[in-house]
Amino acid sequence: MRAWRGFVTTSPDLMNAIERDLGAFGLDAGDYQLLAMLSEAPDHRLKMCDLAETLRLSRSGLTRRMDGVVKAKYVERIQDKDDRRVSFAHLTPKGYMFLKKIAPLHLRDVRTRVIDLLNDQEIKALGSAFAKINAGLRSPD
Amino acid sequence: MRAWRGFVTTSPDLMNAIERDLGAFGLDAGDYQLLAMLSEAPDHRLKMCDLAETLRLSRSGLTRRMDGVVKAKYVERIQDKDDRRVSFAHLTPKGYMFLKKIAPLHLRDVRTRVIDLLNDQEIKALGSAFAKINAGLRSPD
DNA sequence: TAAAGGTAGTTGCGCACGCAACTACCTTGG
DNA sequence: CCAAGGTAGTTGCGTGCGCAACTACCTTTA
Repeated sequence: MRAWRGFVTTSPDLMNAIERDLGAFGLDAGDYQLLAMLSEAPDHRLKMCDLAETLRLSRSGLTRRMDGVVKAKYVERIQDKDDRRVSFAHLTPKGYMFLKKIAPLHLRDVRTRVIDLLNDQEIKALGSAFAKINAGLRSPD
Repeated sequence: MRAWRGFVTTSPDLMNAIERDLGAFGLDAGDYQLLAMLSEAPDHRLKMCDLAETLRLSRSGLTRRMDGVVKAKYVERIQDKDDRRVSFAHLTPKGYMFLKKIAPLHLRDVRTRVIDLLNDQEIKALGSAFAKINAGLRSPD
């Protein structure tokens, strides 16, 4: 119960702090996650649909979020030739360069705010705990 | 790093699931937290100001959230006699009865989605991890 | 005690999001 | 082959939130 309380109260604070850290580089957590997901995808591109799911966004939410990073020239929309319903989000070279620059700074912030404060046992427990919770969310529902 | 990934991806899903669970009882997570904080406060009342802080809301956010639970007659606004700037949020008997009814159901959901999936060691680690992270967020900033 | 500054709560505004409806486009079954 | 139904992305609308400005009210200081 103490663990749950800690989670409920601390995780918004933590997310806000991380968001503030990212704000210093001119973007928010949602945009960072978007760029990060694309940078890890083959060819630096993903179907809008799949991207929305990995980002925990609705399709409409992703459409709007894309508007921002597209206008910033970090990402471009590409139509699929075979299935003309689908679009891809494609990380531009500019977007990739930008992410390469800020990712280490972001990871440093994550480390100082989280990882460095915990011992190995706590980190391992966190990893396995979230894996189990995630599995629980997907199986029975 | 796996722990961080798990946290970032799983905690929104978990919160959404808990929120859906609460939705079955006709309220959202924010309202539940508000009622829960009041129910634990002496006299079932808290200064708006303090309540906003514990709920991780801005003052304006709390004002608007209060509108909802006040209209539902779960909470009432009370003016302080000594300092006429301050208002208290006060849990009504109706609000208290309502919370008493749904709290066990909510806690059951939390248990099945989180606690029951983890072993003692993981739960303890979660508790201490969030305590440390929380301390880190408050001390240096 | 009057002026300056701080604090509590509310309101105007803008933003990000989800839902539902819409369009455009496959896909499947008769 | 064509109609019925499903899927991808966008748009209209409503909601919840934070920030900044505002009002009302202490509090401090000279």
